[in-house]
Amino acid sequence: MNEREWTGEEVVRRAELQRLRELGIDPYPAREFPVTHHAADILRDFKPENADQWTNVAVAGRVMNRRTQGKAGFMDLLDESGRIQIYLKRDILCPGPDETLYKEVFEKLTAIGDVVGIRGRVFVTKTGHVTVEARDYVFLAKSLRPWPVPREKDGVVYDKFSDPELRHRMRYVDLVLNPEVKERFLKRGALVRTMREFMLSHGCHEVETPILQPVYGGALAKPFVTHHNALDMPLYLRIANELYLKRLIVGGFERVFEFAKDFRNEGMSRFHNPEFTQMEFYAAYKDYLWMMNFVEEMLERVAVAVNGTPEVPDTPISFARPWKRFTFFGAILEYTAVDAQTASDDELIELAQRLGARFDRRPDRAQLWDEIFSSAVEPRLVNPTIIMDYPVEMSPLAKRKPENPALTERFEVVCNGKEICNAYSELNDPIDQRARFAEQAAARSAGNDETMPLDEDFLRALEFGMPPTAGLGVGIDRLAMILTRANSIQEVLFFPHMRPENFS
RNA sequence: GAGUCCGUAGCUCAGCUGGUAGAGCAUUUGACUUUUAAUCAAAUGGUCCCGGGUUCGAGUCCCGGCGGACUCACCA
Repeated sequence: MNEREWTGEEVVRRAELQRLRELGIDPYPAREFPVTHHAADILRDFKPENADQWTNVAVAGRVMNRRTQGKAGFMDLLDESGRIQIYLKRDILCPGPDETLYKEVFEKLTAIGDVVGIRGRVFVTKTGHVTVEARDYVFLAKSLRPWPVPREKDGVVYDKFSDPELRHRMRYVDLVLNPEVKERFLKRGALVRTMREFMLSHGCHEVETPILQPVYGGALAKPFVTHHNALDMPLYLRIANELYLKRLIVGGFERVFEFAKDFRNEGMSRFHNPEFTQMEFYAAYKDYLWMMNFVEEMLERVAVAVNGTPEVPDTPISFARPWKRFTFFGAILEYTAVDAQTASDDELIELAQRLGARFDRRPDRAQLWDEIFSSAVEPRLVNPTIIMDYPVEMSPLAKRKPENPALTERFEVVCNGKEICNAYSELNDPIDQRARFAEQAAARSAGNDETMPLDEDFLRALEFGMPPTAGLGVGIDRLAMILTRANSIQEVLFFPHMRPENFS
């Protein structure tokens, strides 16, 4: 094994480890340490008048600070709930002649980052701090790396562990040292939990569908490709699970959903990670108008679960119903005073260029509309806003509007200038669907490399007959970013994708 | 991909118009039996991201590379 050279502090910690073993203390014991209380429980519930009920507590956690003072000392212990102070007095920890536990194990061999267990009684110090007085001291795990612990006084934090690269590469350190980071991930958990409970309470079945797919589909994106050895064939990591969930609707499930990791082989930015999470949901016998109301209710509830209120704190964003609704062309008209539906190609090109667009070759109308919408409309939509009735060219899986076949029954929810939901009355006409795939194939041969390949089995399923269905996709990462005011997707992913680290 | 900025001790950072490396914390040793950014005294700690160039001399200036941050454009 090719281990790197140790720093001075690491040499010290390994010597401490060795010394613990010489003293007969296992630095990584196998037996459980039966914890009776968490730090937050003690701080919340302890009262000096019933101190007699607090004479035998057991706490465990990571040593975050040590203040020794000769024959007594203090430590701060961090567990999942928070910090608690420990008081270690030599004469209590070592009542007999052997002072090793205090003089060596605590004073010399314990370092910041070590995990220890304490048994003792709770009391309040002169300075008013609820503290556990240690009667017993158990080593639970020796830390061999120095921890970059910040210091804090009067609410000001010094030497904060703030380098984004180090924080993301060593999230385990980040989570220990930066409580607000842990808080954000707890909020993401509340988001997912609330959404799942909402779905389940509406009669939806949670399902799992393939991640490795022989044909990718359900979105317009470049896939990751891998290879199955036994079958000697390429497989794609899914870019969406839409086509599989619709197969389940054909199969008789009326409401299915999946929290799905999807994978797209595209650029990375503060809004894009190669793998990301979508919640996709399909409801038979419903349409996109029903889905709009469903999404409004669901996201309002999620926002309340995360922040206690539909307003996102310190932002102008509110998820309170009802949300503003525009048609796609209505929104363009509102923000550019141009009727993009009837305007000529040249007028659209002129408008797009005025908005800052540059084109390598002559764009088609769908590209122009998309360009105009994303530069003139999207950035202006701060509160959640429903945009509906997209042009059919931009929506190969959505049902056409009966009164205008150039438009589809599709809506997106745009919030904080970004799309967070995408929904349709799903196309269930197998003949139309086959034609849309053919258009995609034509676009592919014309040079567009983000098109949908034809999925013959999916078409077969539609030919067996799919009930009219409303479908929805929610971008969980982006929703988490908005609800926790994160300015980068990396802040809402425990382990965002990064360049490989060079350990040599 | 384009532009701007950054890379110095384990961590957070200073280092002027080029003159040979600094602080706080962490670590080590000692003192201290209710402290809390504990305090006090002392000590250790550096491939100044890498490579080349200019120069008597480069952490500092120039070129190239690597890594990162931010802003902008595109897919969720």
